[in-house]
Amino acid sequence: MSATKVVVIEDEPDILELIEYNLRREGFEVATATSGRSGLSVIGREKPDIVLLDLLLPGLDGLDVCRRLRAVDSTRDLPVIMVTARGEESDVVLGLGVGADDYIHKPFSPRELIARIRAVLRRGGARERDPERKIVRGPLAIDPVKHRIDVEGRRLEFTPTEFRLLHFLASHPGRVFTRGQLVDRAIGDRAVVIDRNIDVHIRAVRKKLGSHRELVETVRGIGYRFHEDED
Amino acid sequence: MSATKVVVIEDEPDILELIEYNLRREGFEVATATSGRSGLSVIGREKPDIVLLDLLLPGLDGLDVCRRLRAVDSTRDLPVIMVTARGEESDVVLGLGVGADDYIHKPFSPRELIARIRAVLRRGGARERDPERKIVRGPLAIDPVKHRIDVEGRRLEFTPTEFRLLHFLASHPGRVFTRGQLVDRAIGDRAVVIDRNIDVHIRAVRKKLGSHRELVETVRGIGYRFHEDED
DNA sequence: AGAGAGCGTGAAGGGAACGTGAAGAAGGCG
DNA sequence: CGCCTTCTTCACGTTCCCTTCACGCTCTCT
Repeated sequence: MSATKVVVIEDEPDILELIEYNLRREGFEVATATSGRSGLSVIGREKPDIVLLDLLLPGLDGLDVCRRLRAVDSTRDLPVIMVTARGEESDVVLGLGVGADDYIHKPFSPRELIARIRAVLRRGGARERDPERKIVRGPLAIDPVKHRIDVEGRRLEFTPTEFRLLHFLASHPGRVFTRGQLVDRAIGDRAVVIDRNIDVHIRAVRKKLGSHRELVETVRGIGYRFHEDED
Repeated sequence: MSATKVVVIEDEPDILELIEYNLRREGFEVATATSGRSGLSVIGREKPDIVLLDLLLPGLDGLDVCRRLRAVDSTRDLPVIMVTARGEESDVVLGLGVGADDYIHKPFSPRELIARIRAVLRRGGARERDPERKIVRGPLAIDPVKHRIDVEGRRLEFTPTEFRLLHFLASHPGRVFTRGQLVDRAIGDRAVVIDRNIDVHIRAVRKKLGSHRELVETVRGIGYRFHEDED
């Protein structure tokens, strides 16, 4: 199997060089771009396994690039990690909203960056597309067909919304979702709903999970995430 | 043993040709249709082993076709793989589908498609149900041939619709079905029927089951389910 | 340390989903 | 044609769930 190929789109030369150096040292193939528009063409040419995308770019910014990637079949499932300046949490929310898979704040350590990349790639490989498939995560077993959730073999009762919420989160362990995304997935396109409504449902789910409530993690300022096993 | 026969219903000629080419290369026999209505007649004529069904079709869409297949004895157990565009995913998750055996999202790789087909056929072989076979679930004994249902050895009288409903539910213990699915399976594709009609039939069945009425469980927000023994 | 934002928690109102009774519609059979 | 069984629809009552809000705590930034 050939090396994993990464495209890095970043307009500050120093940071770009730093990232490139560290990725190569870890055995990744790297191609780079310094603007959104050139980034898209590099992606088209190189067909990378994953993209590192700075949010602040001249011309097309990171959000635009991400949107365009998601709009085209050939890059729809291409994993994207966006790089943001610290404190720009609202940007993170926007980025997740347009389909980014993960985010990392500047300044970051090379080790952290590598870990994120590997985590996202691992998830992507195990990406599950069959909505009727059973999901097993640690002590949790979800059977969508039977509409049943077991924790350590014991059956638990969930309301419809709680069920959809937990099922969706558990389908994408380690991935952060904003409240808005969770509303779309678990509640649907009904009347406009206050985002914080999700908090209440999360609470109900955690309560029923009892000692395993930590499976559902809070990401302060962003949203919620299902626990991902480290290995 | 002759080759496995696949009917592909897909309205985009390019995609249809792509699928057909790949299936033939893998040794499948292929018949095609480009609309829901013609698809049904092709299925009737070809008697395939499995159907690939696009969700978006002119006239009768994929859901309609699937419903009709499920409403007729001769195609009730015919495996169906639904092909959906991305973004329709949530519909599938929320709606539990209409009885498709698997889903595949566009764009998909030929290899993935072949794998899905083989997986469904393998499952289907193991899941094959003889519609004339007696079913015994706890105190309940159903004989489809004699059209008889006994509870604890005592014979009960059911109307035709009640019989089909209970027989179908008991054939898939633990599995949840929406009202729409139950209408398709127990009532057929007659005139459009209000979904909540099912509630009334469920009530009649429960009444006749007497103390065993709990065999038919309500899954709030979804539909109904036949009780499954814990293990 | 203080201020402000983000989140957890408890409780209450409104509303959706289901059960139930009954009556009209459809079809079969004499 | 008329009776009977069965299917379907509707209205109403009840239960449970969803949603909202207020308050207090925790965390973060200055």
